[in-house]
Amino acid sequence: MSSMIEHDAESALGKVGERLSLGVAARLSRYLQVLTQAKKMGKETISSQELSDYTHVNSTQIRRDLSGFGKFGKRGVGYNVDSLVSQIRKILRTSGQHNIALFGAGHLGRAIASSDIFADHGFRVVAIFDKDPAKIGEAVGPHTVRDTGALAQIVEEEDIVVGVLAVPTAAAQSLADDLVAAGVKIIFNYSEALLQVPPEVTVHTSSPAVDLLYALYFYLT
Amino acid sequence: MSSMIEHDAESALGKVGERLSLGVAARLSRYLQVLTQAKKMGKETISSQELSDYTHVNSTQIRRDLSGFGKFGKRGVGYNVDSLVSQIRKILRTSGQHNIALFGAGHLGRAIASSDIFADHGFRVVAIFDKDPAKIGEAVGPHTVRDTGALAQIVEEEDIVVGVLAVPTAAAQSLADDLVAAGVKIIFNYSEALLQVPPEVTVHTSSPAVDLLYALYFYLT
DNA sequence: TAGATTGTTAATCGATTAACAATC
DNA sequence: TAGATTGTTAATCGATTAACAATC
Repeated sequence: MSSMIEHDAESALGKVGERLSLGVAARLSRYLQVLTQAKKMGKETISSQELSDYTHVNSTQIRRDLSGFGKFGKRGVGYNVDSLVSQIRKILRTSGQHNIALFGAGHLGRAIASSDIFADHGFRVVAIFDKDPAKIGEAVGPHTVRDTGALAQIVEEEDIVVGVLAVPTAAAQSLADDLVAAGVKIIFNYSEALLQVPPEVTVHTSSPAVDLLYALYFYLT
Repeated sequence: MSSMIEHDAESALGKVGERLSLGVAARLSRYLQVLTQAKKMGKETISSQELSDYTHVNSTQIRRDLSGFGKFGKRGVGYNVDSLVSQIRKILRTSGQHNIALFGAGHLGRAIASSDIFADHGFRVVAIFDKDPAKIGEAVGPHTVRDTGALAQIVEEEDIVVGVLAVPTAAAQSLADDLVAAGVKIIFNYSEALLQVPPEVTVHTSSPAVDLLYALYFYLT
């Protein structure tokens, strides 16, 4: 239990050194997405109510999440979009550039490679791989499709921290194994495969159908 | 407040008629995704621990979620995959077929149209639209790309309940307006646009970058 | 039977919300 | 100043978890 003095010091320092709870980290990431887009649209300030409309997070919850790290808002005005973006990046410690390896040069892989959605948050696709010999050597944007044989070397050279699997379900596990062997700790899985990985590796499986089922439930009831 | 008798009746009936809480509905949807894939892989039973490994939901939480609706498991064995799938579908009331209209015949649209991920959960793409006159009339799988002019009519004829936007950010709001006008109540947004819709319409914005930021935070700390 | 796993309890923890003074 | 919106409190609600008897 914190004494009063420790608690005050904590607030002043913005809880430096403490790990965020799962919920707070997830919500801050979502605020960041909306803020990034609001910035693109030329918005200079945003209120907790506006953030709430776009994220479906209660506005009190948003103010509470933010006020735990400092007084970022201006009463009667709202939050400065630019400065809130950098504050949240600082809190999440994801201000830098992070390199991605993309697997699969089909429709989905090409859609990801050409999207702004990762680039806007500091993620950069630095290599695209495919198994299909016919696709190796092809250009996808600024990249040339490579064979997975070079994976381990490229992970090290390019400091790759995330592997994105945009491949058929049947191919996913074997690539996941390769990524684990190469030392990658975060795997983003767009296939339906249930990937088996060691405990120190995080798999996130994209699930648009799950999100849709969930939305549908509240529509039907 | 429920009396003891009402409470017992509730349990016996599996809380029929009660709306699930947001959290329960979200988790049941995720269990369903894993179960569907487990079924494809020929798995006949699954334990709460295995479900936990794949969904990152605590195994006690899973047993608790399920036992609220009936005794679906067998002690010492686990849950029958097939029967659990149909039980959860019944609870979520999403057993039927649900029709989707897809917007955008680019790489992302084609990836979605050819994916099993929606089909496995009872969602069927029944129409693909694009603005680009060059793409209209082209075949995408079994579909022909159509002009959005016919939208309102097709929504009615085909009983479309979900609109999926796989279009550039700049085109998304205008299509969302068209969908709202046509009476569609669920919009799935793959663009980065912050869509403005009436309160009775649900927008879900896909956010792989948000998920990635979140995963990265726990990797970096 | 022995081992495994469910169903359920009881206790704790964090999320959520309404309300409102502070203040831009 | 008047209106708007933050920062914060206090109270409630639901999620989470460990533990374990029941039982397949």
